[in-house]
Amino acid sequence: MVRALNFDEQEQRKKKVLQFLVHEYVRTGKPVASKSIAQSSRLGLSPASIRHVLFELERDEIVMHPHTSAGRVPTDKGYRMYVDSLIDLQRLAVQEETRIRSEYDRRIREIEDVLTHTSRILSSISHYTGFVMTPKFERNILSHLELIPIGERRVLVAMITESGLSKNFVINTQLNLSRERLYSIAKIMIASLKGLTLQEAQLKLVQSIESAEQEYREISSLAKEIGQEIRKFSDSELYMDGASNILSLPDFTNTTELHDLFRIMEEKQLLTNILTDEFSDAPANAEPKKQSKKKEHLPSTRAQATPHVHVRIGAEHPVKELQNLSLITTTYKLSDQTVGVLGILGPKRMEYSKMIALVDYISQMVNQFLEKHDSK
Amino acid sequence: MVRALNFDEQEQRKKKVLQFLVHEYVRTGKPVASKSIAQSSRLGLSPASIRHVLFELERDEIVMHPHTSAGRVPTDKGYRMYVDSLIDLQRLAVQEETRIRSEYDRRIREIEDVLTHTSRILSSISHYTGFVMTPKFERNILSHLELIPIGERRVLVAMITESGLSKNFVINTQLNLSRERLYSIAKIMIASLKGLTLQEAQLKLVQSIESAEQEYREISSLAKEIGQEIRKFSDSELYMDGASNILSLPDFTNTTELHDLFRIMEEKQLLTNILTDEFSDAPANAEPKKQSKKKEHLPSTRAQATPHVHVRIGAEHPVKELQNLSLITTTYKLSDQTVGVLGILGPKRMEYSKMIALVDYISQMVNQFLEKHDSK
DNA sequence: TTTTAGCACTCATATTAATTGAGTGCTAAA
DNA sequence: TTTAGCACTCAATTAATATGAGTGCTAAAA
Repeated sequence: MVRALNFDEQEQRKKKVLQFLVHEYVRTGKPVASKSIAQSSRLGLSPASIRHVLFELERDEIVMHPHTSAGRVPTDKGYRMYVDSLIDLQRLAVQEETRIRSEYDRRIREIEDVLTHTSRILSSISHYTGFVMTPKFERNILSHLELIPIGERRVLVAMITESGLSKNFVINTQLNLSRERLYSIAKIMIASLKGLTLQEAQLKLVQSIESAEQEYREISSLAKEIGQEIRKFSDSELYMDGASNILSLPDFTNTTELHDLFRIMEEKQLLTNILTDEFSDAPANAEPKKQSKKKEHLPSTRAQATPHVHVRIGAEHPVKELQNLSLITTTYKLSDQTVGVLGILGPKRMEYSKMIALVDYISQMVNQFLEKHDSK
Repeated sequence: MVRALNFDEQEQRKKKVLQFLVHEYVRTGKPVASKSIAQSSRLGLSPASIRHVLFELERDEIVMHPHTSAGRVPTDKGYRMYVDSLIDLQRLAVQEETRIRSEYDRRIREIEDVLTHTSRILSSISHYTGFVMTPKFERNILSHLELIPIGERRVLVAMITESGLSKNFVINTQLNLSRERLYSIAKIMIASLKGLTLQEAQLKLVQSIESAEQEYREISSLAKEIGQEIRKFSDSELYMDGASNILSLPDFTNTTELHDLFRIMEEKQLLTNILTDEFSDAPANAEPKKQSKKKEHLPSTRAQATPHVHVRIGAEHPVKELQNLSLITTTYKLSDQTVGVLGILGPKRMEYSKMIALVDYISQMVNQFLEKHDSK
């Protein structure tokens, strides 16, 4: 006769089974049988007992059956449970950390390179798709504005933000303005625009047209042109690398799935939108209220120990094309302000522990790098 | 008794058979049988006779057998023969021409947009991958140089080329230079650099360091920085669109092939090199000697009626990953100088006639567009 | 009450065999 | 030179069979 199990012990057992099952499935890619759990885990139970536990997990939709005579596979909900409370967070292998660190210390010199390199490193270590998104430029704060005549009726506009990014474009003007005149116009403009985000600046430029006084005709014409151009640059930039890694995954045999996937990678706009959502969910400066309001129907996306890393599993994100994938993201900062999102996109069946560690570590590196090169 | 065929008549018959075979194969994607050629072509011959002709074509490696009991399929050599002398060049459908033209007339406003839009149009009409490559920036001729102080020891360098492209970057300086000082330095620099290609300019900047006289210390330090930066921008830029179209092609079932292919698209550098080769083969200003020297082992790459469009079929290009694809390219010009390459990348089994027409037409559009917006 | 051994049942997967038919190559007659 | 006729080949399809991994259930053991 065996003493009765209390509720907690039952739950504990379920969790251990799930944990082992996820590990095993991630390792092998094949549905996991009761027998293999009984043998390899240290529960000291027979396959039949394990089957009983599995039955309950299946009833709760935490694992599933591909077909009658197959083992079990975790569902999205199962992965979620694993990530939320069963994962044993690990650090990256020392050699990997060293490798990454040396990339940032030695290879990357310029602030312009950090984005492309980061997505490359992410993809090369994860073997999935790595990406880095810069914030919408329009959220940046303007700090310099220069107008330089180049040739007939053409003016080069150079804008520099506080974070050190620069954007430039050429506009056509109606009048032929001298270098000196342009300089003083720029001075007037920057006086009223400095410290504004680009978005605000754009608004102001457009408004200034309407309230333009006679003497500022010239300025207003220029302002209009510049205001229009800013829109063009308002898109976020998305760097991606390793998209082809997805192709070699055994998880994707279905061709139409693949096609969907690549369409996404080409339509960067779509992924940008998705990431922008992650961005706005960033804990940094968001009031908790708004956040909980928006997300209340979604399960928690926080792993215990690394609160900054978001994990979205399969159908948890609403975009159809991503429902067989998992998205691991985090934000990065510049002088305490969140300025972008980075992460990886891979199959649901991935080593979450390692990938979370990777994304976390890389974001630290990026933060440090930006800190060091901050020009302010 | 039937009269003997002379040599010419035999050749003529071979060609007709090949032509029909290519059409049919491109249309259906299945190996073409002697019977279907006999029935549908207007040669009035029996399958047996056709088989005789096919036997000879096979001996010459113009067609091949996937296996004993299958019909024939053109080889690379067969496609080459078709493209060189059997193709009946057609124009695009009127509605397609109209659509394209209206894109260039209405949708594309800025010279910066023309490249992305062009690759998009190419891919959307061909259903393959469209691309546009800008020339190496370093070949461009410098026309303006501006140095603008932004913050402490940071200088924005703006370079404008004769073709109207602008490149900008920020450099760090040792000294704090005033706006006026920078302006006069820029004046000195541009005086000696104007009219040079960027490559030459870079060289000159580096040299000037060595010969630097005492009074020009400041300049030489700046020149060094600028010279180094120019290297970074010397890469050609490559715009690509529709890579995912390739996935939906029935021609690619093999996964490893696909993987290779996408690696190429990611490693833009590789494709850039390939296209740079096409670029340097451009007939525009190349002395015939050099060209024939380089290409003498390769078959002619000219279709009769559109001498500017290059066609590379399968193994004709040396890059392994492209050996199951065909590359159709042409160059585009600005004020009579070839400045870039554009085209499509698709399966060997494609409608060459239409694709050649497409690439040709698009390049005309681009030429016209650039002409119209030329600022010189 | 919990665990487990035992066994029947299911169903994906692999293997083998048999069939089909499209298309060829060859030959001999027209 | 052309073609009808025919044997032959071989990919592709279909069917039949076997295998076995893994489950669900039950009844006995702990």
